[in-house]
Amino acid sequence: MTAMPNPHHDPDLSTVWLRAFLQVARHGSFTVAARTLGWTQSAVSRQVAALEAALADGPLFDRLPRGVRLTEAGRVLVPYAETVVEAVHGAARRLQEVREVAGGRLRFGAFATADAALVPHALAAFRARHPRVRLSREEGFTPGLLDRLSAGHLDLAVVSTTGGAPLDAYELHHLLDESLYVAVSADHPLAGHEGPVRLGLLADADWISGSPRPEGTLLDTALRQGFRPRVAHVVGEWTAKQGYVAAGLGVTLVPALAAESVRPDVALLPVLDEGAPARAVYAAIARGRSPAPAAQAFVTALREAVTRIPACLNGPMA
Amino acid sequence: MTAMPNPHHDPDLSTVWLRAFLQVARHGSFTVAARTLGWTQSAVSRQVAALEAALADGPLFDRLPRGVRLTEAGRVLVPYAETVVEAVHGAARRLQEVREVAGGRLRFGAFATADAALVPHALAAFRARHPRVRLSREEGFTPGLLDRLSAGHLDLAVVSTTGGAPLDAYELHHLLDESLYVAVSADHPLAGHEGPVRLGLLADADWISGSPRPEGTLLDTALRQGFRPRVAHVVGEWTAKQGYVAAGLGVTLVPALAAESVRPDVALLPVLDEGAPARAVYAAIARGRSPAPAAQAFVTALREAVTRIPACLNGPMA
DNA sequence: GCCGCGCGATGCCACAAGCGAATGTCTAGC
DNA sequence: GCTAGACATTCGCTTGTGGCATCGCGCGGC
Repeated sequence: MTAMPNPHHDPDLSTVWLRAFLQVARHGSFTVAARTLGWTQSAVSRQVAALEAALADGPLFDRLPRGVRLTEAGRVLVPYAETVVEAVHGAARRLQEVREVAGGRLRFGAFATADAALVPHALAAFRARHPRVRLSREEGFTPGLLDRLSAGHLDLAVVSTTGGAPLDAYELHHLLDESLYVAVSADHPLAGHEGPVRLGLLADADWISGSPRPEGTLLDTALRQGFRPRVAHVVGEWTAKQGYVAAGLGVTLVPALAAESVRPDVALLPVLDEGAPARAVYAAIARGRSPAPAAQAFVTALREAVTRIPACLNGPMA
Repeated sequence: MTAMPNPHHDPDLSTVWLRAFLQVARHGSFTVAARTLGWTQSAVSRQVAALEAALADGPLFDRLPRGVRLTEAGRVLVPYAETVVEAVHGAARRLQEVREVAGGRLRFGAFATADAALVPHALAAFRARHPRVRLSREEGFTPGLLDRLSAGHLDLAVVSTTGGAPLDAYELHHLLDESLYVAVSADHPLAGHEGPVRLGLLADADWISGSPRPEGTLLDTALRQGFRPRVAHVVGEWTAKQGYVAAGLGVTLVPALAAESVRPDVALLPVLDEGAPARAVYAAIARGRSPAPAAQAFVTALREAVTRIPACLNGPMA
């Protein structure tokens, strides 16, 4: 058994060598190849020599008096070299596309009421601007969305401060501060009320909420205004909630983003915010992780969408 | 219009960078990847950094507290990097095969009588020994074969000295010196002659030849022996020639390589060679051109085949 | 038949890239 | 707060790489 000269390790070589090799193969001349590549003839000579030493262990060209011609080994190598050069070129092109948001993918999530008005506008603008980005969408509540963001299953999430989850682990882009409305049935005593109402006026009302406890929901606002609302009905779905309100079974809070889609037999009264605005809406990106370029573009689209939605406070908060 | 940072030139990069990148992507760790590659961690760090600078213009990995994770750009790059690495590996393997005559191709040609006995033996041995070489065969006359050799359409040709073509432009491997027979009909007066005959005895016979003029054919021998044979019939095909001879229409010269396949009603008389042997048979390879490795192996097979053919002079000529 | 010309190889030099080893920085976990 | 793990960075040195000039070698013109 003789010692193997090339112990099954892939040789390492520069793509420059392969490009030089292909040009020489095409033109049949080191000198011409050098001109097309913008190098000197000696450089090409050495590059081919390097390739012959590293990969072929023998000549790839026959050096003839006028120019060169491929050997058998060279002829075998050509398609492989082309594969490599084309793969590198293709990779560069695809990465360029990703940088220019003309490719790649964006996985984002949003909470339900953001999906009602904000996300569709942003989505339409984004698709128009970056048609080649593959989009995938999820719906969920803020805590769950943030978890999926941390786990790397999402690139971006539209979340709100409601829920009190710690947001400092994320890169937040403030979108808007959402004002609140209180929804009452059209024949409720306050239905014709002019101007913002204090929630305290409804301290004795029956409340309809998505959760039996007000903490961590929109009803946090009521707690901050000094009373503990009595939750008479637990209803999750917004359409169902409207039904309860219209039937006079109680009142409920409506975020501004959902205000556009209210049925006519329900009246919306703006809530007087005495402290901080009810809740802020953010686009969140996992901090420290380099953002998908499409995520930055999507934040821009969300920002623009905000300006097209009435009934929102575009807060000055940083 | 901003200046383009990457003006459509393919970046040049080392395959080492891509291998490092793939190992890091697989293991999610620079350190582990470095161990599997047999380098230090700093080397891998810089290789990935080089790739990021050359190709991606941005990070390919998110550097997390524990290990790393692919970015969007990195995820896009993986299949391209795999393509490149596999192409390089495949090229190395195929070139190795060519070196070991376990692949590639061999295009050879031979003159017709060599195809009768010599080539089939060599071919069988070669195929058994190098089954993965793709073979292509041509038949022709020596001058035509040499032309195709020069033009690069053949890798090897089995040729003879007959025809007087200049052979010094080729790398010649002497195979054998062929003795000649004269074929006469079984009832010819010389049919029972003992020992070699002088061609002069047949100076007045009708000759059968492949060409109306004796120059450049086997009948050159007659010219050297001092008479000009009268060509009565021009017959190219060897089987047809035998028919003419058997019918008593004339005599003809038979090279030793064709002696085995003579019909019983034709008698073969060895020709007394007074000068140089009748003709030499060579394996010819274009000089200066690096031979297909398979060509060298085929020469060996031809040499071995010679030893299995009787009725030939294995000449001592260099 | 001699000389010039074209083409590839090579020696030389300067410069940049890449390596290993050691050190720095950041984070998680105890 | 301290340690351990993981990646980045720095330093000195080696190696590789390109440009320039030159050499060797066929071929073709005169």
